[in-house]
Parts: sequence; C-alpha cells; structure tokens
Amino acid sequence: MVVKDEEDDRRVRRRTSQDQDDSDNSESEEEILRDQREREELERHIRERDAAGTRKLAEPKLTRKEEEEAIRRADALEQDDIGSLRKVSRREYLKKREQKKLEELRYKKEIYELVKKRSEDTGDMDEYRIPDAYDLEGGVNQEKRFSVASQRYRDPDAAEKMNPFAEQEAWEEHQIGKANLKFGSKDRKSRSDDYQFVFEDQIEFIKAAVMDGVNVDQEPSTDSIEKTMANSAFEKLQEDRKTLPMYPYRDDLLQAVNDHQVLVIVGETGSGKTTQIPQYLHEAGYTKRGKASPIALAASEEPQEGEYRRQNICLSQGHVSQEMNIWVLGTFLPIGCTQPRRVAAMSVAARVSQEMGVKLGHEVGYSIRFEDCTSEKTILKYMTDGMLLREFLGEPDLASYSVIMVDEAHERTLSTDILFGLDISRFRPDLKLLISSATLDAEKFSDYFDCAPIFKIPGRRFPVEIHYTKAPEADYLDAAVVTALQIHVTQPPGDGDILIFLTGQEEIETAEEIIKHRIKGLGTKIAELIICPIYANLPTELQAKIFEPTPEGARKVVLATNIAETSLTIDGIKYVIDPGFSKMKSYNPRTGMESLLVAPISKASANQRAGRSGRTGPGKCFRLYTAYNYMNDLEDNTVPEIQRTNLANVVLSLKSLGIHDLLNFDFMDPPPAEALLKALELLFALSALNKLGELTKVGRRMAEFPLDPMLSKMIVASDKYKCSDEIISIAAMLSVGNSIFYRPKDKQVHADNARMNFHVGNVGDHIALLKVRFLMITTLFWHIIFLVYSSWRETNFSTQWCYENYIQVRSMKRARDIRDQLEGLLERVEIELTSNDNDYEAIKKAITSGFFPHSAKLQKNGSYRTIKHPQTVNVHPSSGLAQVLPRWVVYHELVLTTKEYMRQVVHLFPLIFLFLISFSVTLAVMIHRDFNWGLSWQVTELKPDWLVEIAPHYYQLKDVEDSSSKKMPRGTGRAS
DNA sequence: GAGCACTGC
Repeated sequence: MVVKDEEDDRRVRRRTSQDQDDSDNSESEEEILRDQREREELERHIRERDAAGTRKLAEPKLTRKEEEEAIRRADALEQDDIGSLRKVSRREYLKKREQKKLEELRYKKEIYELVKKRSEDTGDMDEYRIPDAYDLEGGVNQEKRFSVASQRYRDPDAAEKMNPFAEQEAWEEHQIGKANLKFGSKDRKSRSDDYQFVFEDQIEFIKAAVMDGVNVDQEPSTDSIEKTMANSAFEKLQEDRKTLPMYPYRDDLLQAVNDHQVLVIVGETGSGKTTQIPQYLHEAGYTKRGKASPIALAASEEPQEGEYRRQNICLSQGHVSQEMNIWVLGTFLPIGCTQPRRVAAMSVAARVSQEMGVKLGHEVGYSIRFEDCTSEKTILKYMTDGMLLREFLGEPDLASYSVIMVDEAHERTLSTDILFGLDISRFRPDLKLLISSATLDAEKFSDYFDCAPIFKIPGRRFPVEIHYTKAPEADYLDAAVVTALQIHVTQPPGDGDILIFLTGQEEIETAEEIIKHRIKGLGTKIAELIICPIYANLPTELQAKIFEPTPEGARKVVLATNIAETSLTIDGIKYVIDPGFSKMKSYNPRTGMESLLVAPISKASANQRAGRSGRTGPGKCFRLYTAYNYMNDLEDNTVPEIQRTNLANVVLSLKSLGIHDLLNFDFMDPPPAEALLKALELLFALSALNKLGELTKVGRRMAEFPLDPMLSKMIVASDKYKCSDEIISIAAMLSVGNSIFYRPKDKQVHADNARMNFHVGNVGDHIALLKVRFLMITTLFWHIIFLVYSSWRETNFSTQWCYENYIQVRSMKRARDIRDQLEGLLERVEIELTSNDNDYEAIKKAITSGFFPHSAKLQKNGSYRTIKHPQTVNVHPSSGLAQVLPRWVVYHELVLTTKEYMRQVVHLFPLIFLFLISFSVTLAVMIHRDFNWGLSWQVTELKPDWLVEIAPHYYQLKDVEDSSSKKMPRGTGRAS
C-alpha cells in the first residue's frame, strides 16, 4: 500500500519535472534531490571516516572493511585483551545502530510525507476547517472527498485522470517542504543538535497519525476489522448523542414543535442542536407524513398509484403568479437546515450521516453552490442559506420541505433576513419553522414571528475570565503584542495558545514583524513562540499551519481577522486578546458607494470572541479597552447586513418573486428607505424594471444569474454584442474580486513583475498576440483579468502556472466554477455562447451596458470625477496603469480606504464619525487619518457617446460633453 | 507609490 503510494508520488514528481523542465521550481526540486544525495554521501563518508578513525593505525585504504575488522578482531583475540574486544564490538554495534537509525529516520520521513499528504486530502470531518476540500478537489471531485480510502486502491492512471490536480498537489507539497527546509537552515549554531531536535519532534508528532493510517492499510482483513470498528464506533456515536446537553429535552422539544408552527430555539454552542434536532424530527416521523418532490404529472393526467396526491401550488415568475395543480409522490418530505457557511453545511452533514450510519449524500446530504450532494433519498438536507433562497425563487412555498430549520439566525445574514421577510410559514400551515439563535436576540425573533415560543437549551462551555484594561490604550496593535508576550513569558509554556483578533492582512503582517523583532531581543530566555497569521486571502496551504498541533514546550500565537470569530475554530486556544475592532462594510445610499472601514465591534461580537478561548478548557480573554467602553460605547449587536449593503440584488430577487411594495415589505430590521430607492433607481437604469417598477424581460433574465445586477446586465447585453464567451469570463473574474493576485510582503517585487507580464509579457504566442492588441487599445484592468483567465485556461488550468505568476489558485478555481455555472445559465435565459475575440469594441460596449452608471471622467490633475454623483476619485494603485489614463472610464467599484498623508477630506459618514469619537482615546490614531475615495482598479476605457447610445434614459448629451474651458475632441485618450 | 474584513448565490 505504502509502496504504491510512494510510486505514485514519485511518478507525479517525475512528470512535474518533465513538464516544467525550464522552470525555477523543477530546478530547485532537482537541487533538493541533489542536496539530499550529497547529504547522504556526506553522511556515509563521515561514518566511514569515523570508523577509520577508531582504527587509527590501520591503513587509510577503505577496501574490505569487514576483512579489516575481522583481522582486528583476531588480533584482539590473540592479545586476549577483553577490554579492547569490548570496545571494538561496542563500536561495531554503534556503527550498525547508527546506520539502522538513519535508515529508520529516512523511512519515517517518507511515511511522514505520505501521511501528511493523505491527511491533507482527507481532512477531518469532525471539526470545522478551512474549506480546503473544495479548493483541493478542483470543485467536482466528489468521489475523492467521500472515499479517499477507496481511491488509493484504484489504478494509478485512472486515479490521475480523476484527479487532474495530483500533480499540482505534489507541487504544493513540495513547495511547503522547501519552505520548511529554508527555515531549518536558518539557525546555524550547533546544527546537529537542532537538526536532531526538529527531526525527532516531527516524527513524534507524526507518529500517532502514522500508526493509525498504516495499520489500517496493512491489515489483511481490513474489511472485517473496519466493520467491527464501525459498529463500535457507531455505538459510541449513539452513546455520545445521549450525553449531549440537548438530549434530556428531546421529548419536550418534539412536543413544542408539534404544538407550534414556529419555534425559536436558543441553544448555546456545544448543545448539539444543529446535529440533533433534525434527527429527532426525523425519528418522530416528520419526514414521513407528507408528499414529496415537486416534479410530477400534468394536472390533467391521473396518477398511477395510490401514493400520489394532488397538491395546489402557487407558481410565480416575475410579476406573474399562477396557481396550478400538480401531482406529487407521497413517500417522504425532507427536513432542511440552513447554515451561513458552506463548510458548516458540509461538516455537519458529514457528522450527522455518521451518527445515522448512512452514506453522506444518501439519506443525509448537503447542498451548496457548485455542489449538490443530495439524492432522491435525502431526508435531512443541510444547506447554505443562500441556497435555500435560490430554491425559494424557483419554488415559492418550499413545497418539498416538511420542516425548515434556520440555524445561526443571530448572524443575520442577508439571505436569512430575506427568507424571514418572505414569511415562508404563512402559505404553508403544515410547514414547521425552527429558528435557532444565540441568546441575545431570541426575544426579537419571537416578537417578529408573532410571539413564537422560545425553547431554551443549555450549552456546554468552560468558564472564561475576562480582563479589561484600566485605561484606554492609544495603540492597540502594540498593546496586543505586549499582552501576548506577557502571557507567553508569565504563563507556563504548553498550557494553551494565544489568539489575537486584528482587522486585516496589513495589520497582521505588521504585528508579525513586531513580535519577531521583540522575540529576537529576548533571545533564548523565553520558550519558543510560533506565529501563525490567518486571513481569508492567505493561500490555503499556509492557512493549514494553524491546525498543526503546537510542539511541546512551545506556544502558538494566532494572528487572525474576523475569520476566527465564527468561520473557523482553532483547538487549544486558551488566551484571547481582543482589541475591539474589525473592518466593516457600510453603504452610503445617497452616493451609492460602499466602503470598508475599521469600526468598533459590538458586545455580541466581543462575547463571541471571548468564547473562542473556552472551547477545550477554562480560558482567559484580555480586552484592550475598559469595562466602561464595553458597557457604554459598544452596540449590543452588529448592525445587520441588510442595513449596510447595496440592495440592488435583494430588490431584484424580491421583484422576481412578484413583491411590489418593497417599502412596506416586512423586514425584521428594515433597510433605509433611501437604499431601497437607490436600488430601484439602479435597476430601472439597467432596464430591469419598467416605469411602474415591474420586472421587465431583461430583469427576469438578470435575476437568473447569481451576480450583482450590473454584472448580470453585462451578460444579458453580451447577447446583443455577440461576445458572451468573453463576457462571462470577465464576469466570473470580477465576481471573485480582490483575491486573484497574491502579494506576500517579502516577494512584492516578484509578484508585481509577474503581474506586469500581463501587460507586456510572454505567456504564449496566441496570448501575446492578443496582448499586443489589447495594449494598443488600452491597458486597463478588465483586459488583465481576462488575460489571466484565458492564459490559465490555455495552460489547462495549471496550478504550477498560478504559482509562477503569483496568482491564487483558489480564486482561479472559483472563477472557473462560476464561469461554468454562468455558462449553464446562459442556456436557461436563451443566450447563445458566442465568442468575438477580434472585436474589443463589442466587449467594451457590453461592459458599458452593465456599468454605465459607474462612469468617470479624467480631470486635469490626473484624478477622476464620477459623472452621476460627482465625486473625486483616484485610480487604484494596484492597477499599475499609471502610464496611460483614458479620458472616460467605467469602473467596477469604488472603495473607501484610509490613508495617512492625504490632501483632502472628501467624505466621512457622520454616524461612524460620532461613534468613533465616543469610543474614547483609543481612536486617536484613527481620527488623525483622513479618508479618501479611491477608484478601484477594475476600470475600462470607453467612448463618452456610448453612454448616451447605450443608456439614453440615464445620460444626456450635455452630461458627457466636455464642460471644461476648452473643447477637446471626444473620445481621445490623454496621457497623464 | 500604495493596498480589500467576513460570508453567500
């Protein structure tokens, strides 16, 4: 088994190096191999020399060592010197032992590599992890995810076909290995000792994991053993279920569900509500009583068997609603449970399928974007809330569900808020609705659903001590670092790791540097401190670092963004340091601009952060603000997303459900009326709505796409310009957004150079040709992302290629998935997939059709001014387009960022400003910063008359005519 | 010369 894997691995490596003969990577791989060989040579040489040294007087020749030994032994015997005989035999023994140990180490290392790779592939379904499954699988590889074991036995060729990324995984692994090697060689002093230490340490850690995997694999009667294991494991799971805090309330809960249609459930984390409640309901027969699956016979036809039953369904599409009778099959009705995150849906489903002893995807399944892991048999269906909303658009009464459970409702995601507003329960008296939430706003949910009863379940959590600062801290970053080091020095090593919440990538990188610097100052006086940065844009393989167990005697300090607040759980955290800030998106409906600003967190969020320390034992949370700040300055809850976002998409969805009166729509927390009007205005401009506010044909087609309305409009318009192929690539790339280029701090220059390649570089003849042409037209960003995508496609979606160009594979795979999805949807809205790669004007016109509301004109000082809501903006520096600034552009989005040395204060939200001031001296640093609107890099050049041509209802000639002192010919670009 | 938190469809 092991041997087979090894061969596989080697073959993959060989292939990699053949494919990429001239690349840096394979060179360095060869280097490493050579290094290895050299090291082995050296080791052998040293051993031999040592052996020779022990025989000082013997000839220096190395031939026939055994003979020499024999002679020496004979000599020794002759002399009858027992002492020297013992010495000799001792040496011999040591020599052999050394060799044996080295062999062992090498073998163990190989196993370590294999196991590491395997454990990366398999993942552990019991705990929440970074969504690596999705990333590593290339999106479609279901088989691998659910039966990694079986794949190992498959024919290697087939396996490789199944997994076209094996090569790349090997490469990734290799890259990580390289990084480790580098790290190890850093400390020169007493090399052998360090080498030994690190090595032993790794082996020790791996050992446990290895023993399991290897034993299972090598066992001849795997089946029977696995079966008994499974049986006992299954029984154990059943026992575990009974120990959950949820269990004693089972009957009460079922009674309550029986009595009420809507039930609010308050359960703290660890009570098991997410996994248990759907099972209880299933066991109580909720899945069996109805009819199911909507697809059936036409109304006129009669059903064949008795189990069918007539059902009245209200179908609505757009503003047209109609009722019709269809026949549905009466066997079972699934229970749906929504989660805010994809990983959660997947891992919970996996867990529940284990507990029920069924295969994931059969009775228990999950449904997330790009991945429907359910079947006709599925009775417990975990899904993301966005997915349920999409289903609702196609089936407005959710006829195929008997129970809907909305989990983590306190997170108030956009989708759950809309679902609540739609009030699913009203049309279906037989549908049970369960809302599970954290304690704080349970009353609010109850009030909203006509005083629905609240069912409380105690949780399971360890006590967490909370510490506040005596006085506000001026510099929270520094304070956080100092606190972390204090904890590290004063607390015994190995009793728990530290988690620091910071606002973003930049701050995390700064903190990392400060800590490293301070540690250097302390030298060897303190125990080892391992710094683990984590944020969403960090490449997956680097993210994995935080899940590695902390070595003995060391301590981890995790520097995380809000990603660690809800999305992922790190075991072993005992100390949490909470500076009290996070980045928050907000939306100004008046100008229609979104911004991302550092803001104080809410009490709910602060408590959530504190709770991260008490998961596996008692914990401590250090808040870098005063108790007074907490009590008086922090809001109770984070402002729900629906009140601080652009609603264009929401409005389009609601309109497509036939809801006309949006201002009186029953939102739990109504968004500002201005924001709704703004969204209506935009949709009208995009001609998704007519003058009466009704959905048009264009609007109905747009609603099919899970994209921003402006992007959907771009796609719908591409039909007219016959360039849908290019446009969906661009739309996919735009919608993955900011995370395409990876730019590590230490390799910024390389990363930038790589990106410049897409302006002038050498990606292949065909592409180079295209590029030159693009360059002649314009050098703006949409070309770049389009080129990135098409180049990647030309390399057959190679991961290798991404690494070479500092492009994030994860984002590219996501873009590919989105593109595939869009391609499928084109058919549904009857748009032909046409490519028009000679006519860039057509492509740009299609883009303009979607983005004309975002137009801007160059000003004399080199900045831009937006047309509809005049606002001075700058081109985002990352575009690297400073050379040629076109006179007219449309842009993808505006971003408000903070800058330290700014000239003008353009805009500041009064509310946030007040809030900032009220939040005491801590913010002194921030207030000194000014704010400035920056124009994001996703811009494209256009001719101003297109605006009038494409959107005559939006622009008039006077808008686009030059109003500056001198008349300039229209449409000519100007270098700045 | 400067930089975008986290989700979801």
